[in-house]
Amino acid sequence: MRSAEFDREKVLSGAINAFIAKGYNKTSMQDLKVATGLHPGSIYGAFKSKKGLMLAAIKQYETDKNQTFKTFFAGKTRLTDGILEYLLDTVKDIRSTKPDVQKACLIQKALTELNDNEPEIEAALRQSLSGWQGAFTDIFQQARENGEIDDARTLEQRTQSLVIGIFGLRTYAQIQTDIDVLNQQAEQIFRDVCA
Amino acid sequence: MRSAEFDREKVLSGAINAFIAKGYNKTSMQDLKVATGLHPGSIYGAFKSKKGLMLAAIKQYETDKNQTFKTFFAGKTRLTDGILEYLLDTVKDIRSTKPDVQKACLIQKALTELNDNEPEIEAALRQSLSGWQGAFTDIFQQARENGEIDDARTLEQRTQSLVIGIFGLRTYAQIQTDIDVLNQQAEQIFRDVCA
DNA sequence: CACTTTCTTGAATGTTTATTCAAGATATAG
DNA sequence: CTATATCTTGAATAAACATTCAAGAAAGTG
Repeated sequence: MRSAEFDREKVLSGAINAFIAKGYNKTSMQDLKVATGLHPGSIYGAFKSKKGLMLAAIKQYETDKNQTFKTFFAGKTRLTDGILEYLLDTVKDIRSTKPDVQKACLIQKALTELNDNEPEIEAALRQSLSGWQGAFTDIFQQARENGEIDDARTLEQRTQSLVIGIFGLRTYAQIQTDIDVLNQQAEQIFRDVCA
Repeated sequence: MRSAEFDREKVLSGAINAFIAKGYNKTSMQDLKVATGLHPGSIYGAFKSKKGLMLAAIKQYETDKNQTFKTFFAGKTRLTDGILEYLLDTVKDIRSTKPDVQKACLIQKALTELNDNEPEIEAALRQSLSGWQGAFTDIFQQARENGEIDDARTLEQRTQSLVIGIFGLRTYAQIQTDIDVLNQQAEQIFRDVCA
């Protein structure tokens, strides 16, 4: 018996970056070899296939994002402050330091790219997004209890509006290079969602 | 001398559908042969390359969309009514008759899919979106003159919010199958944009 | 120190890809 | 009707692709 040599987290982190940069279909095994440091045989041994690696990458991405999600709301008296921070951080994430290198969201990118015929990946994305939405709904629930928002719209409606806003913001960022505009629009989404 | 036999509009219409269904990268020449009815040689003769066909498809798509855009606002006394109609029609377009076949927007799909290294396509998408935004700004301008909206936000800000909303709505529709939810959110976007 | 099990390596495999091209077909011009 | 220019056809091509596999390496077990 022998255990794997590679660091699973680092491998998946590399795979995530590759899949985000080129998209699932355009990311070749050659790209993944470079991004993960693993030879084809090892990738197939550990993840079964390219699709298997993608599924593992999605799961890892979900775990990572859930982790950072908590930091935006931990110990906050006003939950809505966390939502604004979350939106502004999304903009910062999209346009991090380097102006030409823009980061996308693995889930959103895969969701837009995927046609049918990839039901397993679609299911993984669905589940990931479902968890994300549930987390937002919990936040809105607490905000409601705090009296930060009213009952004019349901918690689910607010969550949907927020998710739609974030999706739209990320897509819009692909053509809008002015970070001030993006921040302004992030704030507008915040106002609309929490009004 | 001899002129081309094929109907350019029909060929491009088929190409557009193929590119929307599978995305630019995943659409093979085989797919395009079926979708356009043209043999590889003819495609290369007429459009130079797969990329050339994509560029022609984008241009055609832009023209088509500009045409239908006008119909939403032609002869309207309240321009904002047209905006709501436009949003609701977007939802109808996404979830047309067949429940599993969902139509996306060629521009948005390509925009999300493309990495760098396709500057010509990116430029075409930019231009197309720029025209779309300009058209919306013109509508908001008229709506402002009609007193339908106030000066709390600039015309450009409202346009950006609307485009972000539509992008978000289309992305969200990939997981949200409930058309009532989508219509509800479309109306919410309308309220937020025109408030 | 073997023995066995599992991992790693990287070349081999067969498929699919975008693109080219030569041969045949057809429209227009003279 | 002839000539020619251009289009259509579909097989040929070379590159890229995901996947497999046999051989070598190394860890755990007794």
